[in-house]
Amino acid sequence: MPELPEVETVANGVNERVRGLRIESVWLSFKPQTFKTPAAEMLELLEGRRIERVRRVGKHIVFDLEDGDLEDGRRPHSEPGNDGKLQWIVHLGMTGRLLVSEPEVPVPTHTHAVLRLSSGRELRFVDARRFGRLAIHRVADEGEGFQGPGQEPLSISVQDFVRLFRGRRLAIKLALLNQSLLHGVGNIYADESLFRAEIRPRRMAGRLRRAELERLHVSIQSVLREAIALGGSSVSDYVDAAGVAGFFQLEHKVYMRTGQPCLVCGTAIRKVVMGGRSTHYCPQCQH
DNA sequence: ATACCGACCTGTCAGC
DNA sequence: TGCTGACAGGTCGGTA
Repeated sequence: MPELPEVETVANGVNERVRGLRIESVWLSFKPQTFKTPAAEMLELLEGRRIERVRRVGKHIVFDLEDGDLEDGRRPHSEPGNDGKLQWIVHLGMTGRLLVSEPEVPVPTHTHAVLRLSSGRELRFVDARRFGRLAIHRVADEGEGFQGPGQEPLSISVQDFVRLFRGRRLAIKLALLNQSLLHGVGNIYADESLFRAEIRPRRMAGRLRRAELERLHVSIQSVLREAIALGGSSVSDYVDAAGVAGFFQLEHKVYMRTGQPCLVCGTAIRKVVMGGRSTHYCPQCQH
């Protein structure tokens, strides 16, 4: 499902609804693949913590956690050797959702985590295909916390962006999907950015001219910012923390428009497969 | 370093 | 109506 704009929308929505709340109790599905940190350990570490805030890093949602106070003022997790700061890391995979719901709302099928919060509401992680992942990240002393694998597309400078692709002997489309270079761009926004920058997806990353990379840098940032402003793209089932769909799919110029006329020149949009992913482009506008 | 493939999963939709 | 196959926003690991 989700790329940077969708993850950002979810993270912001969840943050507004859960920031400052205490995690009173936790239920987990114990499906092993979902839990990068073993579920029993995660359960133990989450219960009683307070959620300081929720934000996006790449395609990951990061919950900064604090020790939660018990009624008698003791701190349940401050035993020796267990006092580092923790983060709860959520990756939505293809179909993952984070929903903040009233407890009366029936729990959807494929729910893998339920956090009962001090507001009385529940934070639910629902993921039909189970490509999503949950983990606890322990913040090293004086560390910055979870950083993600690559650089942030919204804040990377042109110089760093250009440097990222220097000497890379792979197609620019595949380079954009490589999360250890830039993190957050997925299949939709790779195609849409390349269209805006008028670059063919098969062009070799290391052979792009500086002017082309500069166009791509601008295109990626503008596409992502516009998509965030519209709440992301809802192609089939993506929804935000309140269960509301996004609208950026209405702005797609090439993604899922195979055979339809290019909105700039009228040429039929072409679809090819690259790295096992559908890739859409205009053979006239993109060079 | 890169390319390509299958694997991991369920749901949906087109075609027969 | 029901079955089959293709495909879907993502990543990982193996083998060239």
